[in-house]
Parts: sequence; structure tokens; C-alpha cells
Amino acid sequence: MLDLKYLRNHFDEAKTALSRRSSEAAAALEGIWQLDERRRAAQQEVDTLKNERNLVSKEVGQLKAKGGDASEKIGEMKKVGDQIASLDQMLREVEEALEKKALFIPNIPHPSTPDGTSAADNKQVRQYGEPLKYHFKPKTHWDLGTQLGILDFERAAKISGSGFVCHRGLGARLQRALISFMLDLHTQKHGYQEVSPPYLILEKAMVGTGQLPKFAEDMYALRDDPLYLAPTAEVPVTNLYREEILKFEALPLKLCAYTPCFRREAGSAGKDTRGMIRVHQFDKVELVKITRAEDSYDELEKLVVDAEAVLKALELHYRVLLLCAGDMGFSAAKCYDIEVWCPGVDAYLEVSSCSNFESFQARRMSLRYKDAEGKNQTCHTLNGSGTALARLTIALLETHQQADGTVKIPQALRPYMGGLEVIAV
RNA sequence: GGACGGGUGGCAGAGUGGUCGAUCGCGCACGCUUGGAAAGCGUGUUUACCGCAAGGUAACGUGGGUUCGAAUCCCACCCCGUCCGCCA
Repeated sequence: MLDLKYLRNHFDEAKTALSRRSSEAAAALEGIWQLDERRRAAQQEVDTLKNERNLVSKEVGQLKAKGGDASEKIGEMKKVGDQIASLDQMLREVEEALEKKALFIPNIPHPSTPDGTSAADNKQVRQYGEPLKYHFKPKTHWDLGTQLGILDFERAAKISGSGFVCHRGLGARLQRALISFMLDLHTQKHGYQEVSPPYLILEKAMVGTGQLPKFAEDMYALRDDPLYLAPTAEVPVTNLYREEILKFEALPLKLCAYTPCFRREAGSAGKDTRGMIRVHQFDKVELVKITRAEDSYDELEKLVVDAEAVLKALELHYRVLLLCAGDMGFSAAKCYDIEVWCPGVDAYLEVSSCSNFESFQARRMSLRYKDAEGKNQTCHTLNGSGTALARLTIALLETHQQADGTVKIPQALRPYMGGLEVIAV
């Protein structure tokens, strides 16, 4: 959520910056401005009346204590009380309308976020390695995985319909190995604390990180309970500290978590239907940081490096993109995507998205810290995939495949695979 | 799921209709004291909103209600604890 005070004092600036993302978002600011004006006027009015009531009520108490007659004042205050009640009601309605509107406004892009309206405008900032040359035609992961008996799409569909995969045998072991490998890397080498959070999430937590109210159709909701399935560990992990005021010295908090992720992919019907490029359930190790306001951009750079370390260790070729204003997620101010090369599907696939949300999420969840002067400040929050397993698995299988249809396991992963060097039938 | 008990400031814990945003203690910060520290003494120490400010308003789990006035009375819900039932 944007800072309404900032908006009040820097309206044109905010509008210009937001228009880099979308013209609709910028236009919606006008309504916010008007509601904010109405809210302040109503609050001043009702506060004045409440002050009067408090003063007179105090007099009534004193009068009655002395045994005097207070019925006239009581009668007056009854009227004032009715006025207050109806004004309070009005104020509440304005506040609700304001909040509702404000929750739909996306974050303002950081000045270092480039202009642009689509993925074509994203800027590559660096790459690691080169696409490997093969003396045979690289197979797709669905062919490799099915032939090796480690990916079972057909039977997964019997259980859950399309868009699901079942990992079997060494495939299942590979998932477990990757999860352990990544968690160990981030906790032991990068200083993150491991968290294993709940996967079912209350609406207010989903609002806190920005998935709701705007993207309800992308979320799985339970039928009989007011809970959503976590679309990413970002939601439960960032919300751990909702409505807290953290100590200055405690920051930055660096957390990592493995969770499954559940996504309806409502807007993506028909896209990436083969294999497991886009599935409704996938595993992911997520990195989350909660920082002081002044540190968040340094922490973002380090976060990307931490995510890249996974791909380097697994001997994969990737590139890092800086997303343009129009292609960024709703809550982000600046975002890097890491895309890994997958020779079978002949494409770069996004395995990590590292974002600085600045105070956007923290304000929604009232997450603050005491600064050096002891004043309360809104925290900055960041997160990045470290990394998403479905696509990472695609890259692993397709990159390290051999002419005979077997797949070499990179050195770093072998200890987690019981020393196994090759996945074969 | 059932029964009982409880939710008040960083912690602990008073307060059962009116100068209570809230006693006291601990903790913390600053100052005095000291060679230095401890002790002691003094001052301060929740948050949000409105306002240039003075100041005002709101919040005692959440939401409603009663009242001129609610931390305090009534109703519903949520969370925590204990016991019972069920269960991996």
C-alpha cells in the first residue's frame, strides 16, 4: 500500500512515477486523493464533537458527585451522541472505501527500474556461462523424464487433473535432494534462518503481501474454511512479523523456507501446457529479508547473488534481467528475474524473481522497526526464489542430459543423492 | 468437538460505571552520584490518526450493544491455557 501522507504531499510526483507502470493505476490516484480529503474533514468534525462530549460528561460526573441535577446536560449530550454516531458511521464508510481503493494501487517503481511496457523491454544485466553445445538433439524434460520413469504426468492427471506432475523414484529423490541442497547452501553459506511455515493462509496475511484483494482468482481457496493455499512461501514467512515493531539491531532478518506453492494460473490458460513449465503445484525454496529502509537496495543486490549461487553450483547457464516498470509484479518497486537456459524446450525459464517491495508490503501488514533515534519506521521487505524447483528440474535434466538419455548429476548435488552420478533407467 | 480459566503498556501485574491511557514493580534510556562500577536518587519510557502549533481524537483480544459517560455491564466471535473426547 502506498503511503497516504506521502501521496498527499507529493501527488504529482507519485502519479508520474506510477504512470510508468500503468495509466490506470495512475488514474486511480485521483479517487484516493478525494477520499482522503473527505476522510480528514469528517475526522476533524467528529473529533471536535467527541471532545465536547468528553468535557461535558466529566462535568456530569462532578455534578452528580455533589448531588446536583445534571439532566439538562445529559439531554444535550444525548443529541451530541446521536450526531457522533452518524458521523462515525460516515467516517467508517469513507475509511473503508479509501482502504479498498488503496489496496488495489500497485507499488511505485524505483527510479532505477527501467521504462517499458512488456517483457521485451527488460534489461539483461549479466549472464553466467554459455548454452552448452550438444552433438545430438537435446530432448525435452517431458521426454527425458518420462523415459527415465522419474516424471509421471499421466498418472498425476488421474489424481488432480491437468497441470500437475508426479515425481517418482530418483525423480522424487531429486526433489528432496534439491530442497536439502538449497536450504543448506542458504543457511550455512548465506546466513539465512530456516523456517517451516504453515501452508494455509488467512486472508489478512494474503492482503499483507499483496496477493489479495486484487489477485483472488489466482489463489486456491478452501471451501469450508476462510483459508487460502500458499502461492509462495513469501506470504507466510513475511507475515511472521506482521503488526510487530522490530528492534533496530535485529535487522536485517534473513529467512529461507521450503514450501510447496499452489497457483491456479487462471490467466494463463493454454500457455506452457506441455511438461512442467507451468504447473498448479510446485516446490520452492524462498528467501525473505526484512530490512531497515536505508539498506534494502544493498540487500536486494546480495539477494540476487544468493539465488544465483544455486545455479552456479548446479552448473547451469543463466541470465539476470532487470524488469521494466510495466512487467513488474504488483508489489515490487524493483525486480530482477533470473532465467535459466533449458536446451530441450529451447528457452530461458524464470526460476527466480528477486524483488524489493520497499515499505509497500510492510505498510499493509503494519510491520515496523525502531530507527537509531527510537522513532518507528516502516520496514522494507524483499524476497527472491532461491529457487523454484519445477523449472530448476527442467534445466537440470535438459542441460545435463547425455546422448543415451541418461542425466549426469552435478557434483554439488551428489552427496544429496547418495553419491549417485547419473540418473539412468 | 465439549467443559472450565484467561486475554490490559517491552515483561510482570492492579484496576469491576465517571478527573484511568490506565497504580506499583521489573526492564530500558538519559541525568546525578562514583576513581570506575553496583547500589541509590531523579527524569523519561504504548500506538495510530488529525493539526504549522497549542492541542485534540481513538485504542485495555476483535466486533456489536447498553449509557450523558465503558478497561469496567451485556451479546457474539477470535486467540491462549488446562482437562476430556478424537486423531497423525
